Amino acid sequence: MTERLPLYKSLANTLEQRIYNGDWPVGSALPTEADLCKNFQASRHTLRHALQILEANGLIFRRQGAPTQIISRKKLRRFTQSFNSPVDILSYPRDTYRVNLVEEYIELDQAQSDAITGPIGSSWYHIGGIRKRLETEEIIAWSDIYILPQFAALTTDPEHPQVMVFEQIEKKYGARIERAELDVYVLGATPAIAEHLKLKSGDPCLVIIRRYFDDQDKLFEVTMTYHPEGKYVYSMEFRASTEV
Amino acid sequence: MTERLPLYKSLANTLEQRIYNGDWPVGSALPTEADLCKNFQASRHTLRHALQILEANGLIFRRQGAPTQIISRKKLRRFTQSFNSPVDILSYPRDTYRVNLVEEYIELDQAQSDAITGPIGSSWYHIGGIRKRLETEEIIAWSDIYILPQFAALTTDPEHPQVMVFEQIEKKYGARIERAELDVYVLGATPAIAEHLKLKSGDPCLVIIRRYFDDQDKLFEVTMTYHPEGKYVYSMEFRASTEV
DNA sequence: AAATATAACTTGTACGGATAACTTTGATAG
DNA sequence: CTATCAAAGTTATCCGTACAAGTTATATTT
Repeated sequence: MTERLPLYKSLANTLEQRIYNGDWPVGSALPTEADLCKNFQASRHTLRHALQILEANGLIFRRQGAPTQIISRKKLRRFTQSFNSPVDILSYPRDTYRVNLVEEYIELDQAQSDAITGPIGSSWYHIGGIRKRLETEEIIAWSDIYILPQFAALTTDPEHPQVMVFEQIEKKYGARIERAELDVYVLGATPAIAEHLKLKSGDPCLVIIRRYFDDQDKLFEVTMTYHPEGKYVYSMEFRASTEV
Repeated sequence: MTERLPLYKSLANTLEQRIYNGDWPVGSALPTEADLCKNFQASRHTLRHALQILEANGLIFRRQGAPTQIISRKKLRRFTQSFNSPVDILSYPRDTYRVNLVEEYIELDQAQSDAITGPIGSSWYHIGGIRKRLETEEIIAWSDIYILPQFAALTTDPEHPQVMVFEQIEKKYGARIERAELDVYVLGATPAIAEHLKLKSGDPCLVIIRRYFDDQDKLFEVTMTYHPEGKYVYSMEFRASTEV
């Protein structure tokens, strides 16, 4: 019944416990690898395997040449969504498609600036349209897509309406999503949007704003979508990540 | 300019490229570690370090005793939310507190069963109440919390209203969240909820359902919250996870 | 006193070897 | 044919060593 743990795991548990107890307080340095090896009668290799686990759990910070620092007393819990592509997390079901109704260059006004979190007056390319379900042709959302003007050319791509815009940007321009923000709230439909969604002005919509940042932390795409009440459930699943 | 890569990283890149090219098709087995060592003139240790990276990227699956399997041609992108506690991801801002107005044992009816995804007639302990902002006393939500009956005793904890229920369960009963589901949609307020939130019946609310599962994948808590329009924005941030 | 060079120290990379644990295959017995 | 056992093959763990690369403290120079 008592599962025998490999030495490196047992070592990781011991060190984790010692850190939790405060034997080595947060902010201080862990003893050197050589010292730990001597104290725990383990090879440097095994010890480093254990340290690797502590690092993955966010307890320590390691840097070549410098002593290992204690950065947390408690193991962090990491909840992940893992997929082959960010599409599944950050966008729409695959069984939908987009019909573009507006394409234009704009400069942000006050309201757009607030939502996009870009400076007032900055230039963006705006694509507005509706999103339909493939089989039923049911209208499920109005989308406003804002991209940097230099990416505007991608709308000439024949596959454009079937593919997520950020996928096209990743493919054609090499920019990759490093970070994404997601805001969800309820808002009444504007008259223009209400008309496209066949609602009355002011009818409640589920609004989802997605902001995509590249590896320079530069905002390069923002999408706002308006879903009529009852047409859409935004679902996610989180999992506690497994140890290394 | 050309940064010199350590051998294990360079090896990982090479193997990744070979897999992407289809040299070893998905579903087939990678050559043995011994063969790869010979072919790439690397020590077994270095090779395993490279394989570890491929495994973390979701390209291969390794199992003691069995050959390494190719499971994907493309590196998976993993977006994570990392915090010290699941609170920050899965719950409310810290500057709010809960006022319990209803506490009762219930058996699920049809509607509750749909939302909770538990069988009709199963027993749960139900806590209903409102959530207020600390300084302003503003009512920001109505919450229904459903927990397994064996956890009902935790409501006698004096700190109960200030602490998230699943935190109490984790602390007192040792159950840990292994998985969580999140659904977000718009729904009109029921008469009862409308009264508590000082709304008219049918006024739109942002509804957030959270379902918490333990390591046995057993559902042990469900919360449903109703936020009046404009009172609440549900925000998240995702980050592409760093390589091992 | 400040800047620079040196040395000591610490972690990162890489090699080699040995044994254990697990899986798969093939031989054997029923 | 099926079940059991043995052997071969493969990955996992663990040890040891050496050097490289980065950081920090010390000594030296200006």
